[in-house]
Amino acid sequence: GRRLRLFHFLFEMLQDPSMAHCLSWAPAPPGVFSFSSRNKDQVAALWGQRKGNKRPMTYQKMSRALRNYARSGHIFKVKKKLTYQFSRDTLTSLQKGHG
DNA sequence: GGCAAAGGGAGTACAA
DNA sequence: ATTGTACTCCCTTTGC
Repeated sequence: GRRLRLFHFLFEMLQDPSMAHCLSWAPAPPGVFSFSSRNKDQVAALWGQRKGNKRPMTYQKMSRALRNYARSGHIFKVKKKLTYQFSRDTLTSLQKGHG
């Protein structure tokens, strides 16, 4: 069975226009996205629900996982507040997986 | 000084 | 049952 990964879930949310109040792509460069300061916990809560967690997920806990992605090379933090960037390879493979 | 955001060590859940 | 991965939890530090 294939397990859902956080970076995949975030990519899904970024493709959904109804989630734009929570997180959205930056105009440029490609792969850069940022969370809304007001609604960042909403996307985190959805992530926790999707995983079937018993306790609610928060942005604080979710962002720890995002920091781990710097080690694996999936996503990097950028200097801007609440802003991250998918690596080029990760972005490419995510775009393949979703038509 | 106070809050939101970022950083990181240690523990947990799950699948192989 | 063991083990490695991918988070999850909570405390500390930073920056505005």
